[in-house]
Amino acid sequence: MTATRYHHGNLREARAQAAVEAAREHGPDGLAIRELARRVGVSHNAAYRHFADREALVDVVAQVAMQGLTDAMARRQDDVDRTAPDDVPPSPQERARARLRATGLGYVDYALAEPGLFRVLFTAYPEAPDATPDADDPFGRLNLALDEMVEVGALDPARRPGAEIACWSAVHGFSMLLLEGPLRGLDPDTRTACLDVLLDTLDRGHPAA
Amino acid sequence: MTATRYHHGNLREARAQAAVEAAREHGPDGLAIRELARRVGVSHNAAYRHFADREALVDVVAQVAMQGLTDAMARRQDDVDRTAPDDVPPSPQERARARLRATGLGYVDYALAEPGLFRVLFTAYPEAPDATPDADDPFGRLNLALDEMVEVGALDPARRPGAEIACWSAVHGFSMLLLEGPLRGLDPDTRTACLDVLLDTLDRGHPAA
DNA sequence: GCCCCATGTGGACGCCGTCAACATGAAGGA
DNA sequence: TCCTTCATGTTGACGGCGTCCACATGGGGC
Repeated sequence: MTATRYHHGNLREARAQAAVEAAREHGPDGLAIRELARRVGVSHNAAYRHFADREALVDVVAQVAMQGLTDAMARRQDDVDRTAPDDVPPSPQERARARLRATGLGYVDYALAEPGLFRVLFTAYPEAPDATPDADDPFGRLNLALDEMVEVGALDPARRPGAEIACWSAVHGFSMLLLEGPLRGLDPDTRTACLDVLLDTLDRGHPAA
Repeated sequence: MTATRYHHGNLREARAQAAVEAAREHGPDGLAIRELARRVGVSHNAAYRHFADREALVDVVAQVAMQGLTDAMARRQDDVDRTAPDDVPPSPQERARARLRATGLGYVDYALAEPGLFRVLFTAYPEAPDATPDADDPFGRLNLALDEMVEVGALDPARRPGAEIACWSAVHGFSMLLLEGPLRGLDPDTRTACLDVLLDTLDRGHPAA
């Protein structure tokens, strides 16, 4: 896999990289085969040696985005333990709640930091989220966080099924409304305030007066 | 505004109707100016007498979808009072909670019943949801429902700000994950079960064991 | 040193949105 | 009644897109 092999260098790599860059800038619309060919300095159609069709190209970018999303969530989750004071360790329940909240924060973090990649991801998200929680998958991380909630007694096991979809829906909806929905243009301060309310609501529901 | 006036009948109307039909079947991708021209039996470019560009056409369909969404929410809300037993009227708190839940149910109802129109709506949703709650607007109906929650003491007024965005995010995210996200293919039973969990979570939060 | 086949090229087709120039005919005033 | 005007519809063109095809090229294995 040395560089500049073949006729034109290892094009697949260059092409994928250019695709990620374009998607980062212009979202799904930036993923045009011909435009990318131009950007890499190769003729259109060359892409078809490496990608079956446009969809395959999108899938490659989506995989990158998926990893980025996972990382963003992991970063926030790790923050929970890192920023906890050593002398007064939080209770397991507090920690579990904090980690669940961090999961959501990381999700929205990524959506806002990489709107283009985030939007590409959700035009090509693989259908069946694997049932086995996997820390290297956004949905898996969420499931692990919820399992922890149950383990430490912060969540009634009877209400565990479906909780992952509820949480995912909430942060995903918030992200979509912000990115390409009616909440675009919401200023950053209001944004974080609303996210706080959202995560609180998931945690405590609508508290009566 | 008689029918078949002008050269070709009142084309604007026919065109808009065809657009709605196409969007209903194929979502935003169905809204192609040329394709619609063919469908109406008129030459391409005729559209430009009535719509500035493709975006204007999308806006027309989005308005129809907006009305449909409002109606779906209203229907579910009206069901609350209609199905309540006359002899044992629910408490005001119960009624408010039920109406808020109905608001969410109606939202998802419409997303599932008219996926094409729903998706078009959210490629052209007007930016600033008006601050004044209006019963003829989806966001307004949600706000009214939440205001009722506060009035009857079912929601702490201090937690009212942002609640509308939390609720909207949740049902919107759920709809998007179902329509074009990783939850497409979820069978109807699991679907309604998950929606129940989602709405319960908004109401009561994550209850401890 | 030669041949094969992976890789890249150029052209074509049918879509799309959009602009400009032209055609048509209904409406309304002379 | 006729003639003009202007809204409405048509034809053609341009550039961009994804995709299929036939063809060119040259590096690596024999």
